[in-house]
Amino acid sequence: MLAVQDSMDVLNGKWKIAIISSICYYNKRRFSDILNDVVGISNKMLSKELKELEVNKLIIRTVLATQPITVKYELTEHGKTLKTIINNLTEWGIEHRKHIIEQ
Amino acid sequence: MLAVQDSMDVLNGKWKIAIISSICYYNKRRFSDILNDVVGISNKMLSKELKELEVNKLIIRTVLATQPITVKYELTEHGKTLKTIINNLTEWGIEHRKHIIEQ
DNA sequence: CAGTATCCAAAGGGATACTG
DNA sequence: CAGTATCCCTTTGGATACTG
Repeated sequence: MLAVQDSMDVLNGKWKIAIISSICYYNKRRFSDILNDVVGISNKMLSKELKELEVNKLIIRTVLATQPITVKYELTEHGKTLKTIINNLTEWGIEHRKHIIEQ
Repeated sequence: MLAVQDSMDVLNGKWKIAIISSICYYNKRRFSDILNDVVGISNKMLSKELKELEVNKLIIRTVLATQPITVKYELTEHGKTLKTIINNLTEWGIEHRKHIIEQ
């Protein structure tokens, strides 16, 4: 019961899954790349969400010594285990949409 | 991608899963019962969340001709398919907690 | 580039009281 | 009992500007 809420807390909000999907799809991704991938998100929100994902050890943040500096985000091994969850939720979402449309 | 968000929208918020779990556990459940089961929820919130779940065809609302009237909530067949999702999320939540605690 | 800081409007949601 | 209505504080998050 608590555990479900833990999961939901981690994935909660409007952007988390889109961000994870972006990083996941490209393997590694920079801040401004994700900002472009996730349509509608502001830099403030992206910054906040990335921090939360990092605290939850789903992603790793690495500062690269470029000029100007760039930052690379990757999924951790633990973060990658979310793939299954996301697939489950995707399948259920598709079924759900059918049920709603069929009224 | 959209489908994941559909699922998340349906399960989103602080209370949905707790409410579903309450109804699921008892099979059928009245408004005031759920109000007691879900610690901390207000009647306003419960009312709102139940409406959303009903619109999404996860639960069925039935008014009983008692005096005073009571209302029974049950999971639809479609609502019951959430069990798998919830179990997945639970398992992942447990694993996740381990990862966080181990730091 | 990768953020942080500030301002501010809108939404969320608790507490309480009320209704059929 | 099963909600609705109202008040009102808190949180959210967009827009914009700024910094190392």
